[in-house]
Amino acid sequence: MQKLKYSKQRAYIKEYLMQTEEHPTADTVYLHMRKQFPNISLGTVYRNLNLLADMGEIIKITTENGGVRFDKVSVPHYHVICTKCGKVDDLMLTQKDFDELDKKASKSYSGEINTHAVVFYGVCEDCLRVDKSENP
Amino acid sequence: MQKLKYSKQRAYIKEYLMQTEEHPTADTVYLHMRKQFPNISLGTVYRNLNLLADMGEIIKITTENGGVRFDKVSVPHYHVICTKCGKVDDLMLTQKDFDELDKKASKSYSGEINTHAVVFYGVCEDCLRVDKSENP
DNA sequence: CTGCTTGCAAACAGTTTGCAAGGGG
DNA sequence: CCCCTTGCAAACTGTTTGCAAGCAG
Repeated sequence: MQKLKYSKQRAYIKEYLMQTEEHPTADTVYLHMRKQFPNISLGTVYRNLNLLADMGEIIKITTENGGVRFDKVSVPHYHVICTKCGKVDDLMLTQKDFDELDKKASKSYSGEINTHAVVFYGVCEDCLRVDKSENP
Repeated sequence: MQKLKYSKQRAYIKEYLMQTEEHPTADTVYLHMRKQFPNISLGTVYRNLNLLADMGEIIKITTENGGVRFDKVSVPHYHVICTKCGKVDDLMLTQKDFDELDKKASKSYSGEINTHAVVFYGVCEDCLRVDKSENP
């Protein structure tokens, strides 16, 4: 592992991710960065997002429809992807539920289970509301 | 929804997926198809995999490292991705475990939960064996 | 100074799409 | 016959990479 040198860009990317409640795509991060660093390049954004993810300082979320999204590290939690609008919401379950799933899985698997990711699919509150007003 | 016309290619793609225990990528399917249809094009493979997935006759699995893989439809089950070799294994849990997770999630989410996908990360039996022989 | 980091542009991988020719209903 | 499906190649999207210049240590 190489040692990392400080960079304004990387610091700001991390700061943005830590502070936002969204789960932005690389492109969203890029757009946001340009407000502060008008000349920043997409390549730099990708490089830093990957560096931060490798260091475990942020999380990569791979969604079904292809896109990758990024999230701050925090309490273990799951994600709900809205099948209407694609938004990613957080969903908290207890640590117990979390561990239990790995334990159950280990019992029926011949290899070793280290962790897991759960993605729920559903319809977010906002889209539910729209649905209702369109088909009353 | 348009009506589908029979095609040898699509039938064979489905047959292959139904019968294999692997979770092939689009490219793997393509390579396999060429044995039977030497002139088949990648485009056709993609078109048919997507058609089959849209009709719900096969399943798309999105893995972390970017690739999409395909699986036959069968009893609800989960997947284990080996972090060493990238292989995707099946993992059976009970229907009860399956439903329970959605129910738990619904309780702490404001929208609607329809289904979920769980991906476990671990090390498959084969890689465990290699690990052991390299670091005894 | 040294070499990690940047902006830029070109390269890439995986997937989709427009088109004319082919074939099922 | 009609129009869905195919093979082919080009287009696209999201991501990575090579390079020379810039800047932190």
